[in-house]
Amino acid sequence: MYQTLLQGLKGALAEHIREKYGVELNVVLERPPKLEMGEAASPVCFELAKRLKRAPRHIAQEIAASLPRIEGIARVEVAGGGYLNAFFDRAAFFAATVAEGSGEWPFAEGAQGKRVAPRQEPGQPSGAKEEKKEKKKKVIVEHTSINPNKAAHIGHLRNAVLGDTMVRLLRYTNHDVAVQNYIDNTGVQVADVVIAFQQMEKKSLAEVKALAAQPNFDYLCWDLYAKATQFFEEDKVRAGKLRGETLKSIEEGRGEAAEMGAVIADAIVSLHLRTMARLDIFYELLARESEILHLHFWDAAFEKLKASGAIRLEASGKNAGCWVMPWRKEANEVKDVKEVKEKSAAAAAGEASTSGRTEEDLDKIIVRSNGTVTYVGKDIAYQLWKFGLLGKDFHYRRWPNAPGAEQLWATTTEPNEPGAPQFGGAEAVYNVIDTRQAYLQDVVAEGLRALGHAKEAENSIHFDYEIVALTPRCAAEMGYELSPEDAKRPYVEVSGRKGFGVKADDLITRMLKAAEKRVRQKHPTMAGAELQATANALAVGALRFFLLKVTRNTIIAFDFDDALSAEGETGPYCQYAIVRIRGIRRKGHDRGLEKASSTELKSDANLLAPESRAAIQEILAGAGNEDIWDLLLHAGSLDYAVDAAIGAQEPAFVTKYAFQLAQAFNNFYHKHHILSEADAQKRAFLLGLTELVEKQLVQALVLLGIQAAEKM
RNA sequence: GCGCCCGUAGCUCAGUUGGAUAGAGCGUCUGCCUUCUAAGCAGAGGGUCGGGAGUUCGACUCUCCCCGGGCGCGCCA
Repeated sequence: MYQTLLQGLKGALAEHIREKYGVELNVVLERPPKLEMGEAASPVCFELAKRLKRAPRHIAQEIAASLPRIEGIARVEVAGGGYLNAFFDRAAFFAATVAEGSGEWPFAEGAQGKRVAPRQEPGQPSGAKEEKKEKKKKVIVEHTSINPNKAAHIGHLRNAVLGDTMVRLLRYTNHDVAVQNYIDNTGVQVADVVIAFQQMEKKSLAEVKALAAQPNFDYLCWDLYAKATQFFEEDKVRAGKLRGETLKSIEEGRGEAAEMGAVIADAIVSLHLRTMARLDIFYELLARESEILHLHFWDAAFEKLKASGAIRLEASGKNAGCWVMPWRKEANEVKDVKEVKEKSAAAAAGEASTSGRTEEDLDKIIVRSNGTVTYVGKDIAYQLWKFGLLGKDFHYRRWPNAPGAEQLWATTTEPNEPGAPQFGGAEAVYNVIDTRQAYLQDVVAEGLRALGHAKEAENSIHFDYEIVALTPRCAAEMGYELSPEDAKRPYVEVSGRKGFGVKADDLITRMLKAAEKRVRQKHPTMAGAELQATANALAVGALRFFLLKVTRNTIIAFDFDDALSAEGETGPYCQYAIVRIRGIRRKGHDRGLEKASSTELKSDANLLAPESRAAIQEILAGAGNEDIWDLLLHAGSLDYAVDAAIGAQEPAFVTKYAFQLAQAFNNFYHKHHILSEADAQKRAFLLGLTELVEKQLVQALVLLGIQAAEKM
């Protein structure tokens, strides 16, 4: 509701200024530092003062006096040197937030039931009422995309949790989202494990099949892959030869190496799915590289790239025989190219420029001189498919035994299975990939642009994030030996190759145990399914919140103590506020107090009736009740937090919101005893407010993929 | 060498397009459980926002320079 009011205020101010002064400007709004300064403020008069060459305060006074009434805003005052401070109609804010989504503005004067800017559909799990909405924007979110040759580690969890949360946010804001998980089942990483089984472990295909059926196969491969890395470093020539042969077999899908690779990749993918399901993360499509190869996606893309002149065959120079894409991204990059050209010219003229890169270095090789395509080339083909621009499609089959209620599909070269949905053809694509791949993602977008797909290049969103590393203390705790240099650094990067890192399942299990222990202590009688469900909600809540509360470009230096914490700015803190609310509801219900369930609140004529307005207003404006209004204001600001999160592509804004709402509630909880409130009307209102807080906080947590608990 | 990111309280981090007195959590210290669950609340202490110049009515935020740290730049993926 807060966002709705801001938009109304912003529009009204802009229009008023245009009419009164003939000035068109962007009205900036901010949250005042203190509640007594109102709920929204604008420094727009400072900007206006510059244009009109008049004192900002005088302009502010003029505007405050002449501004027409704005829906939901009680008054606008002048403050400081020329701020315009808006004060909300508090009772109306309560009613409007409760009624949010219905499109009705309660208490509207003059215009009965006038529609306010309707909020998008609340995030119902199944499309409850979608017919009245405008067409949803179709987007693809690709996340997780772990190489299927070892167990998932904590860095993969950050990827999946970020991606999954973005999916939830996009669905909540009326997007048609397809979640895809890219499986590089024919790459060197799988090949390496195949080689390790064959050469180092001397395992037959049948033996590997047996191992792959075991539940700890991903852990086994984790260790094996680390050993393989060492094995390859011992003899680079041997490594190159083995890799070449094995990779060729796997890519062509022929021979025992190919079959073993498929067994390994499929088994590991299933284990990854199981791991992610523990955190309520699911997918709709597994897009596999084997199909990109066998359905000749690259060939189609290659033809387009050649035909459009986006890539060219180099006849001479260091890239002779390669197809390269010239690097010429947008105007702001041209400067760099120019600089490089100048340097290049200087070098040619014999001037001292020993290490300057030449123009040639900016070109990106797409096809090697031996005719094989690079990773980026395949990625361009895949990205074209995502936008429906390739002119080819995968075939689809059901993925067997996938966790979760929804059907999971995988690509195949076989004919479509009946019931296969349409994938691809999105308007926007989010690729959740860590920030180290920024350059390659730029090349992919540049490829689309070079093909004349400027809009799709623009809508190719590299949803980047910083890595998860381990603190040296954590590394030591896990028994890893660090070099003296590493031990001094603030963090050490995890590495699947080296087998260095915290495995996802280990971490989840450890958090589950910690949560269970805590719940047992507080509720000795709780057992069975209830205990498991509670511990699970708390563990997942702690972990997801931990990974989401920092902004994307912050490196997480992982430490068990931080992750396991359940105090302060954590998931369990937010969950605890809900538990308290539910405790009040239960007890209130037992005592037969009115409005003790959220289902009653919404349809309750009492609190939302016009005759309740004065009483509610009195409570919200009453001396000593600032914290009540503060709580309500927070409760009504979910839309604002979500819009900011979507706009900045920053899920951390939602964790911040959830924490602040929980904090406002805890503050309120200690000052106001609800069930013993003597004034029946006030008690009813406080109960109503509490239920509203619960609804908003639960919704915020749903967006974060965190479940609320009944007790903890 | 070129490019990108980071530097805010003892520690870990917020600070949305430039806006009012720079915030939170953890840790430290002091209080608060016979009243809706103390995984909580209240209070105290803690800052040259890496340094310097500039733009602006106004800079943690924008520009330039410098210092310190990380990452990327391959006919690997």
